[in-house]
Amino acid sequence: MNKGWKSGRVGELIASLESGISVNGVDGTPSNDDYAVLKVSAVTYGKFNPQASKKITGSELQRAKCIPKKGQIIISRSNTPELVGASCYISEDYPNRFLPDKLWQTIPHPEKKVEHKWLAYFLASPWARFRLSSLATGTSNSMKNITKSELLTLPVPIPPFLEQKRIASFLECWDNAIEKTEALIAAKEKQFEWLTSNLINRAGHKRKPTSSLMSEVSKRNKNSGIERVLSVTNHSGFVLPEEQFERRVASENVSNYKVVGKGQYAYNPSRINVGSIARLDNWENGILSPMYVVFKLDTTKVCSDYFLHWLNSSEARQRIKNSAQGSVRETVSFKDLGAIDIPLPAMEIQKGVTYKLNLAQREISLLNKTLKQYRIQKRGLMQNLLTGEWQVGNSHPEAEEIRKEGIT
DNA sequence: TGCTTGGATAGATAGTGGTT
DNA sequence: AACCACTATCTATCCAAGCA
Repeated sequence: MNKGWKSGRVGELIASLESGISVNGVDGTPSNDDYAVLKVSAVTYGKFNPQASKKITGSELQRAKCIPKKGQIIISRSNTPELVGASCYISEDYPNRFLPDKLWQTIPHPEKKVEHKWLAYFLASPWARFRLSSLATGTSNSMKNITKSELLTLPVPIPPFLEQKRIASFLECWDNAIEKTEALIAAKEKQFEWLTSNLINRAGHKRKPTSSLMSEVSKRNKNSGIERVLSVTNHSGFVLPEEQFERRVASENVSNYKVVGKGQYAYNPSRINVGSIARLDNWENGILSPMYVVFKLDTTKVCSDYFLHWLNSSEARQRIKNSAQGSVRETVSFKDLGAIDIPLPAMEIQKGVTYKLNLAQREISLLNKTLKQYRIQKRGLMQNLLTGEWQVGNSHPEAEEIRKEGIT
């Protein structure tokens, strides 16, 4: 262990750990001025959301204690397996919020100097998270609990106060980089929507019903030659059901299933209103439940990528949704879909639009990759810094270099 | 004895899909 | 159109042990 570091327990670093009251609360989102008790969901790793709370009244308000205050850490003692032990640093006072009995707050020690930001990072570190989640009891797979004594006796390598501050500010830099990247991605996504809208939907192109571009493909899996059963989900398009579910959910006999080939589109008529429609890109072929509609495009009239961009635009999604609402079961038949019209300029223009949109999309996916890298690197950094394997300081060129990368 | 605390569990709600 | 299967999330609520 590094010079000046001591091994200790979480309990030594704080005066006490207190939990709030057991209440029922009132449904409905409280305003910032209402007295309210936090929901357990207000705390996730590193993030505090005071909006996640319920209004309280009368007798409950009188019993209420434990107000989140600046400099404290709030910890989840009873939660789902993923979130049990989750904690966050409180950076301002919340005078009209109270803790429920399922959350703890740390009361800082009056004499000992401890940087609570550092402690919060420690509690959120991969190591501490792992320890806490393995200490959690509870046989049900939906709710786990941590006891007070287990948290208080959790071992922690304690650096000197100054080092605590350095570690905290270093990791804060990293968090900033992550936040900035997230914000940038959000902005780029907004821009992408705007671009789609302006290049396709509001560009004044002549519109044509999509039925003039699409033709249904109803090839059946006659001799059961294809075994790859696929589903179309609203968030990831084509997926293998076994990745989504434990078991394969298809029927025994798949000879009546519909065959879909690469580049073709498919949707489930009763799920399309929530966005379950996609183009098959990742596999050569696959089979789908007979209820699906499979279609292909006439690529002499429309560029497939252009069509896909249009299909993913908020305007097209809305129109599909509207067309579903007319029917009793909220389904969209192939005929219904064909009745929607698409702005369709000449092929050259379609290609130009597609080029621009693909470029913008690639930029977003690159930023997402970067973000993912940042998160992985932050995990590693936490591990190394909080255990004292690396020291933060001017003396450490490697750490300094990484810090610079994190900022830019 | 009555209140607090830790822990287990049921159930509401929402969502993903499917078959017949 | 009716119905089924399964997962995930969240939290109300109950119960027993601990404590003053």
